[in-house]
Amino acid sequence: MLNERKLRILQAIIQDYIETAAPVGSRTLSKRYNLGISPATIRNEMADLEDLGFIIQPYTSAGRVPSDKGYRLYVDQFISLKKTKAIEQDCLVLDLLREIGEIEQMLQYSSKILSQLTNYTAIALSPQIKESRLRHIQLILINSDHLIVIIITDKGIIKKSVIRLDDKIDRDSVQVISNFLNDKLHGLAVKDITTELIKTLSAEYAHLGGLIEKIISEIFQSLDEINDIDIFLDGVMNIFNFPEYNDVLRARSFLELLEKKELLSNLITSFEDEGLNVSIGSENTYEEVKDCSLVTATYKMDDTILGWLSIIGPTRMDYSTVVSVMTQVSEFIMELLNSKHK
Amino acid sequence: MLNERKLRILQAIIQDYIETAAPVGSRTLSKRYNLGISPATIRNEMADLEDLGFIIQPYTSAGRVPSDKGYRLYVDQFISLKKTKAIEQDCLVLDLLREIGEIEQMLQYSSKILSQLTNYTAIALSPQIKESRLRHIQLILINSDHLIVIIITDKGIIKKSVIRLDDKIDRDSVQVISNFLNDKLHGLAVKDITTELIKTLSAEYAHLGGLIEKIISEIFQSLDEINDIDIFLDGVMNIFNFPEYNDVLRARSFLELLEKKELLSNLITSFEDEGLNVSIGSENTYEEVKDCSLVTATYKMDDTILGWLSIIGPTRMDYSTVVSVMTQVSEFIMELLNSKHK
DNA sequence: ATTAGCACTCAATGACATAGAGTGCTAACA
DNA sequence: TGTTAGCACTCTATGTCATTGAGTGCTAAT
Repeated sequence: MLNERKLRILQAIIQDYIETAAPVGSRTLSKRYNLGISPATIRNEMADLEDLGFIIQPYTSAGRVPSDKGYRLYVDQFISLKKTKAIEQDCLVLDLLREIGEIEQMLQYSSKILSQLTNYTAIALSPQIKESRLRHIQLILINSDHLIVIIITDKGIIKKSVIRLDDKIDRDSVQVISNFLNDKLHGLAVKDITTELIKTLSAEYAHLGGLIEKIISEIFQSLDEINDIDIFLDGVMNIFNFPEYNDVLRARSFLELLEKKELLSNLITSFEDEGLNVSIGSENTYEEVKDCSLVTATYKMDDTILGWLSIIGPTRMDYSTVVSVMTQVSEFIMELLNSKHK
Repeated sequence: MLNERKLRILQAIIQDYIETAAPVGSRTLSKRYNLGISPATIRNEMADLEDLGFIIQPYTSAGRVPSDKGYRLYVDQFISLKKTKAIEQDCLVLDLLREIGEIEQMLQYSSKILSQLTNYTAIALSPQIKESRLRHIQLILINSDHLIVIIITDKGIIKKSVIRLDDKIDRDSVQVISNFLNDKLHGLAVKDITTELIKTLSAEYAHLGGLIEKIISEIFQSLDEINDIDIFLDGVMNIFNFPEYNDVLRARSFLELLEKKELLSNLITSFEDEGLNVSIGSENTYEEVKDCSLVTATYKMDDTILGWLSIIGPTRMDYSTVVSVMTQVSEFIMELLNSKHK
């Protein structure tokens, strides 16, 4: 497709542009990288690279800037899976993760690590609670008409919610309901706990009386209201370090994007590949992210995807570092998760 | 201090500036507000107002801009406690609050309402957990070496945390510990549950064996690690609607301020006044907020302050609306809190 | 005490020239 | 035939300068 030399030049352009954020000219290129050819020759090759769509000239007589297609080639050719630059001293940082019991905290901390190591914005998605199976449901009576419901799933997610009851209830009834629910719902996927199920069940527990039936229905309702996926962000303000976001409008739209939890979650969960996924600018489906790149990894347990880790930043991203950091962090997380639950 | 006319002019300047964000000139003033005097007279008065430090001329031959001192006078003179502009149709919005059981959700939703009604950024601080008293502590065994600890305080705060145990434990021991803890700690302020207390207690429960002692110590430790105050933000990106934040640097430093949870919490908890507090620009102690204003209200139960609600924005803030909305929302919240816990 | 009139100030705006980085093309060269 | 030096050309960025206009302060008249 491209001869060795063109590839080398493209690589140099991209590396330089990633570093400097300024259009790269032929003279700069020949001075900084010993390509062994003159600026004039480089110019000819650059003209070809532009024809092929790998680089773009912002205006006549300016240097060249990589296109999304260019980045794509660069990532495919030069990044691959070679784990360069192991994060050594930072393993100390990772070790702190070991101490964390809750998966939510772990994800929050992971995204902190990711953003600190890469200087971009990190996103972590929790496992989908509705896809997980109920391991335990606990009811705690706070006072005669308030109940805390705690749900623990097989994937280690813990959710609590408070229910205000229309009717008073005593401790014994709570115990009855608690036993009943654990008995009937244990092992069920949360998404399968529907109003239809309630009806089926209600036949069986009719003997427990109408009050209890009512309370169970309230519990179901609160189940339905919890977030399916929690999103953890860190390093949001990192974008201000990049000149592409010196424009208030761009900064604003980036930051507003990060507030659209649903969009983010749809975007990121669409990367279901094995291992790592790099998605560059216009390759993204959503308009809001067409000038951003994402490097996304899944974390799994027993070969099923639990959740996602992602780095988002400008298309002028240091893909090499990000891919390397992401690979290592996500592998570490997975190791941790799987060792915990054995 | 100031004659009626000067006051009236100052008011007009501030109102105009709040609306337009542009320095206000004498001609504009005489045209837009029927002050009954000519621009020349206004100019003389404005010169006086400037000498007194209530308004500032950004440069010779520009219009006038209110100073922090000017805003202060304006707020003291014209805002007071007259509840203008009741949020009527929005009471529907408030009604949604009634449905929320958990205080955390309630605060999150309150800050959403506040930011939507005012178009500024809203902050809500949860009650300080360490100042509250333990009402109930619940232990849930997930598996043989993971324990969930749930704490419920008298102020309705619920916190959970997961503890990984170094040693295995069975259900019966958990029950023993649970009973023991509830027995000994019920009614104690969380801040008083210290390592010293552990030692005192350990003498009493020595008969329960070393394992249990160890576990209790782990529980204490996890108590110590929870956040004392949770901070809920909403409407963060609202600042982009104000021309003062069209400058990337200012926008950045504002947004970064909002990430400094500790600073925010110290700043806001310092307003312990009865009712509402308006803090304007340079009146704030922290450097980071010297070009912002805050309108802060406390919410209480039985005459003790539980937490805070606050609106933060540029000193050119629509104090009138903000104070009005804040008064109403905070009163609503308090009503709600106190009715729930009766 | 108020106001009309006027000279003055200064930011904002736009027109214009200049500098400089970089290109594409041509012709010479190995 | 591929490579390169040389050169004219392009276009942004930067700086200068004049113009405009909103607004002021001062003075003198009312």
